[in-house]
This record gives sequence, structure tokens and C-alpha cells, in this order.
Amino acid sequence: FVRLYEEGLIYRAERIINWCPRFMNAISDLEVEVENTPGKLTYVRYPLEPAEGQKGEPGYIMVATTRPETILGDTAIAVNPDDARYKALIGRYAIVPIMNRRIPIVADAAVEKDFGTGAVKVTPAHDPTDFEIGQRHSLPSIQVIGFDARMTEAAGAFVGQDRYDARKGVVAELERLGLLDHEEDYTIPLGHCERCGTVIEPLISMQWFVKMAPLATGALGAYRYGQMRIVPERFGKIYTDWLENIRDWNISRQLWWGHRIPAWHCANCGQITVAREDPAVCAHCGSDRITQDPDVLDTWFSSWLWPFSTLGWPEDTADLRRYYPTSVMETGYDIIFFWVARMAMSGIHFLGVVPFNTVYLHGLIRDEQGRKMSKSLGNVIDPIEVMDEYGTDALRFTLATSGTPGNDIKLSMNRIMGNRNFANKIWNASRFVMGQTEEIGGGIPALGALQPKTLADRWIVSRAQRLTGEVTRLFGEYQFGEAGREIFEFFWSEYCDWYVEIAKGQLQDAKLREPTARILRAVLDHALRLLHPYMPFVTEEVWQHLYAEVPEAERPASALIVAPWPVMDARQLDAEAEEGFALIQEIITAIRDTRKHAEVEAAMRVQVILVAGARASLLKREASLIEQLARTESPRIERKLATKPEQSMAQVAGGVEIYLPLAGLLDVARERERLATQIETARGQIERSRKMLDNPNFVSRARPDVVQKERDALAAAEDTLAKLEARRGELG
RNA sequence: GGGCGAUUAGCUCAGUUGGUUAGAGCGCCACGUUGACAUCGUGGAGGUCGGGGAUUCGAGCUCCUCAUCGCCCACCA
Repeated sequence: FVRLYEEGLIYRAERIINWCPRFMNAISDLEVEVENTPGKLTYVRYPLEPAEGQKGEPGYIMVATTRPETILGDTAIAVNPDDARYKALIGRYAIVPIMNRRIPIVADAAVEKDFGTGAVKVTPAHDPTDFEIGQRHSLPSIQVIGFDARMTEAAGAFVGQDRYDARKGVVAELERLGLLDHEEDYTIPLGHCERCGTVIEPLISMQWFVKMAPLATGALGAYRYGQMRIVPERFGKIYTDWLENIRDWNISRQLWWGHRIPAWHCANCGQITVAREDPAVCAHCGSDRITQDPDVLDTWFSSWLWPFSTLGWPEDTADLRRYYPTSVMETGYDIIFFWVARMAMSGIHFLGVVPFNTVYLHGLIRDEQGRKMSKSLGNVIDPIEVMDEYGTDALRFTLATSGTPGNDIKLSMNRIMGNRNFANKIWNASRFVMGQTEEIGGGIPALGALQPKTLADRWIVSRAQRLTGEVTRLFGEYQFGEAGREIFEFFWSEYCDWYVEIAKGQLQDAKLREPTARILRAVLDHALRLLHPYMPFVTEEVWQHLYAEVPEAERPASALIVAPWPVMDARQLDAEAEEGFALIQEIITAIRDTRKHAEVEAAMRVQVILVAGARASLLKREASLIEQLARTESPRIERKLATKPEQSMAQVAGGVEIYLPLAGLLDVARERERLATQIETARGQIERSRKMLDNPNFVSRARPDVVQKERDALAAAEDTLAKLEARRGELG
């Protein structure tokens, strides 16, 4: 405050400010909430004073107002200088109704010709625009509404009345005097106190202000020249628009809590002393009859110093040197003006450097109906209660993954419940993995140190690496929600549902026992690290258990929260394994589906015959997976089959023919129906692909790999169709 | 008055360089086999991506326009 005052950037002046009559306090423009409220536009005739030498009825000038009670404080009527209708009246006088005060008719460009009557009553004490007009034309201000929203002595007969009672009274009186022309329904943008909802009264008051224009320049430059990036980008425009149209900031508040304004008023000479230390005497006349200004500072006047005042500023501390400027400021978009823009301004002004390189803005959390949470509405969700019921990690994960940057989130209890289940899944899977692998040993190797053996091993390691790359990329783009969802997907659907299930089989195999245990643990460790920012508590707890047997010196870190963030190792990306495993997954799912259709009992092992062409050798190697996960007998795998199995259900998945011989269980009619559906699907695909490939423009203009992909898809679909049709023929 | 966002499955939402058959959670239907997890597993049903137009070989995604909802800014009394 003192520095800005000394630099001439803080001044004290009488201005129109937003006054909350309930709190008896001034508030800044940002704390006023404008609401369109139904009201009336009242047309009032002001008698004109006769011009010199004029004879007969001098007539009237008509104005429109939404606040008739302010008529009592009018000190002029203004018209637009270019308005032909009123040109002759400029410089003449009118009489304020009721008060019978003589006021000038002035010309001011602020008046819109096309609104109302084109003439406006001017009440400098109760309207910001009127105040400015008053300044330009040296008009007196007459305050007719007091700080308690009651009429003052200056309001004559209305003294003591509430502002709204006075409004009614004034209208009635105008009517009685025959000066009320008419009233119209009109929607009025009405300012309310953000905190208590009371209608704001614009009043002239002596307050402290900060000159903002010089400060805004730096904050604008920092954004425009790329020193400060705003994510998502669209908020940058909101930031610059505000700074470009900045108005001075009223920083004094008539409250008794807050930082007191370091200014002392002298009763002797009337001057002000602003000082860092409490002064004993007036700096101007030496009198000891000084009293400190009773006002305190707007809370944001402290907050805008936050990026450096928290680091020990104005001392030149080690913290300040190290942490200022910081990299990312994360906050809600609703306080871009209150806080972000002002921090940028103060940081640049006091330290010469923007306080953060990136501002990441998140959305607001709303209730399940999308309403803003508010105490008066009673729809505030208490995070403590949610955490008690579902856990902190579940809430945190939900908030982090429910939306997209800068967009509001409707908080859904269902979603939180689902993520509670996820935390539970992590716990259970980890418990199982640790329980199964504890005695096998092998420690917890880094993912990159693994030598995956089986197809499933290669697949899960590759998937984990790919995920790591993806998450890192998304973090770089501030796509935290998408990154979290992908980790969720990997952990639950790939690691738990597939790999852990497969590992149950591999752990039975003496040769695979140890490597499988190592992979289980390494991938778990890896996934925990990726997940830690989203679910710090469960992951940390599990991680501590995971490393419980590892000597302190051999651990990568004392705790997960400080463990190294994973980096993708491209050498372990294994497209071939991913493709091969996808085929196995497809076949297993198809067999399961067929079993369900045939209503085969879940416990029953079924026979299966796979006709796989070139993929036969792959399937032979991975037969045990199919056996285990699709609950089949040892599958019979052929490259080709001359005679197709009779009395069996069939399906084609990834080009592989799948037969389940189900003598006695086969319902030929239903099977035919099922085949028909599949055939239809295949035909649809073929039609689609043909249409594209028959279009010479597609072939010549699309990227070659896209065309090739389409050709492959067509070939695959045709192959599938041929197989399905052959099958239908066999069914007879 | 100016600007921004949203509109995708019954519900809540993803889908960011335009490219096979648009995904998830919840809900729904059916079934539950070897004890990590029923806060679970398996399979399934369900969407002409708000309307219209344009660009393109190709649009949920780009452009124009309209509609509905929401938000921000704003001194036409």
C-alpha cells in the first residue's frame, strides 16, 4: 500500500461506489451481481422555465427513469448534443417536480438519442454515469438516499422513508401534480450484493482506489508476449478483455476485520500521513492529533501478493529466489479477475516478472442438478461427508476425471461410488498379487528391466509402456481427466481382467512362475506410480506393502509420493504382441458369447475347434490361454479343415473359424438366426468398404495407408462372409 | 448489447491434429465356474452424435446458420 501510494498509484477520492446498505460497506464492481429484474420505466414531465421574452405555455421536457425517488436529487437534465429535438433547449432550465428546483439542461455525449425520450435526468449523487456528467458540467450533487437506504433531509418531505416507499410516494405525488406521463413495464439490470443479495445503492463516498491502467499494461503484455500462458486458451480472451477495459479498484472496506489502511488523518491540518510504521505525529504539520483511517483493505488486496508474500517478500529470501516465478497456477475460472489477473499485475509490478508461466483453470463443481452450490440454496455437498462415505481417493479421482479442462462438473454420487469401487479393486488386486508372489521372490524389478516371455507378458508390458507415453503426453497438454480415465481403463480392464487372470495359470507353471511374479509386481508398481496423483492414499499404502520386504537402501524411494515418475521405454513397445493378443482376446470373447447363446453351463468345459489358417501356429502356442479363459477342453487347432464339424455352433472372429461341437444342445433354428445376424453385419461392412474403394476419388486422394487399411478390411470381411455362408450351407 | 460454453446410449459424461463397426461409469437383461475382489466376474441389449446447410473421396470432430439450456462481461437512464 505504501509503495503504491508513494508511486501515485493509490489515491483517495470521492466517487460513486457500490454500497451495500445492509453491510454498510463499499464493495468492488466485481462483487456486484447484476440480475435482470422486472420493473417500471416511469415517464415524467419536467416543466420548462420560460425562455427570456417567451410568452404562453413554456411546456415540458420529458424524461424516463427507473428510479423515480432519485428525482428529488436531480441537478440537471442532459440531452445528446446532436439531438435536433432538443437543440433549442440546451442552456435553458427546467424545474424538478416536487422539489421545484431550477436545473440546467446540458448537452452530453453520454446520452443516447434513441433510448426513452432522449432526455435524461441527472442525479450525480446516485448514478455513476450521472456522476460523470456532473463532473463534466460542474453540477452539484445532492444525496437524497442515505447510507442506510433511507431518504435524507435533502429529500424534503420524504425524509426518513425507505427508498422503495419513497419511490411509491414520489410516483403518487407526480400523478397528483399531473406530471406523471405514463409507466411502462421494463426489465432493469439491478446490482445486488454478492454476499447478502441486498440491492446495491450507488452512492458518493470517500474511498481509497488503485489506479489500474498502468498495472494492467504489464499483465496484458505478459500474456500477449507468451510469458504467461492460459489453459484452456479461451479464457485468455476473457483475461485480456477485462484488462483492456480496466477500471480503478476500490480497495477500502468499512469493516472491522482485515488489514487496516496505513493512513493517518490529521485533525489539525487535515492532511494524510501514509507510513510503514505507525507515526506519532502528522508528517505535514507535526501535530499529534492524528487518527488512523478506520477502513480496512479489500481481502483481494492481500491475496494479489500471494505468489511472493508467502515466500518471505519483501525480504530477498532463498524461497523467493527458488520458487518465484512458479510454473503452474491452478485455480477456478471464476476468479480470473479477482485473483489471477491481479496476481499477474502485482507480480510484474513489484518483482518485474510474471508470477507463473501457465495458468490452468478448472471448472466449477455443481450439484447433481447443475446448480451452483450455495448456502442459501442448501445444496452444498460437504466434501468431508463424501470422503467419510466413499473415501478421499474416490472423491479426488472423480473430480479429476469427470470433466474436461475449464468445464463445470456436476458432482455425481454414482460416479463417486464407482470410483470407490475402483479403489477397492486396486486394493484387492494388489493384495492378490502380493499374496501370490511373496514367496516366489525376484523383488520388484523396474518395468524396463523385464524380459517378457509369453505373449501375454509381452502384451501387458507393451500396454503399460504405451500407456505411460500416452499419460505423459496428456499431462503435457493438461488433459488430466483423459489421462486418468486411461489409467483406470488399463488397470481394471487390461491388468486385472486379463493379465492377472492369465497369471493365475502361468504361476502354476514351474518355468513361468518367477518371471510371471516379476511382471505382476513390476506392472503393479508401474501402475501405482501413474495412479498416484489421482489416488494418493490407496496407492501409497499399497506401495508401502509392496516394498515392505525390500531393504530401505534398495528401494527407488522412501515413499511413492517421491518415487520417480515413469518414463516410457519405447524398446518394450511390441505391436506384434498387441496384435496377436488382441486376436486371442477376440477368440476368447467369441467362445464365451457362443457358450452363452447355447446356454452351456458355466462350469462345463466345452470342446472347441479352431480353423485358423496362417494364425494356427500362434493359436497353438497360446492354446492354454483359450482353454483357461474360455473354459474349454484342450482346443483342436487346424490350418484348414476339409469336413466341418457337425452338430456344432460356429462363429468367425478375426478370420478364425470357431466351432463348438454341442451334440444334443444345438438348436438349429436359433443357430441359423444367429448366423444370419452375423452375415448381415459382414455384408454391411463389405458394402461400406466397396463403396469407398469403388470411388476413384477415395483411392486417388486418401492417404495410401488409409486405402490399404480399407482394402484389408474388405478382404477380411469378405473372408468372414464366405466362411459364414459356407457354414449356413452346411447347416442345411 | 457483447462474448463464451454445452447439446453424443435411459442417466452422468469421454471422444484435441477428419479415416474401419462412436466409448466409459451407472442403470437394464441373462448367467455365475478354479476363493483377489458380489464395492465382483462373464456375455448381451441400447445411440440416424440438437435441427438445417456447406467444405471434403470421407464430418461426432472443420465452416455457416437456427434452436434450447447455462455462464461471464456491460454506466441506455
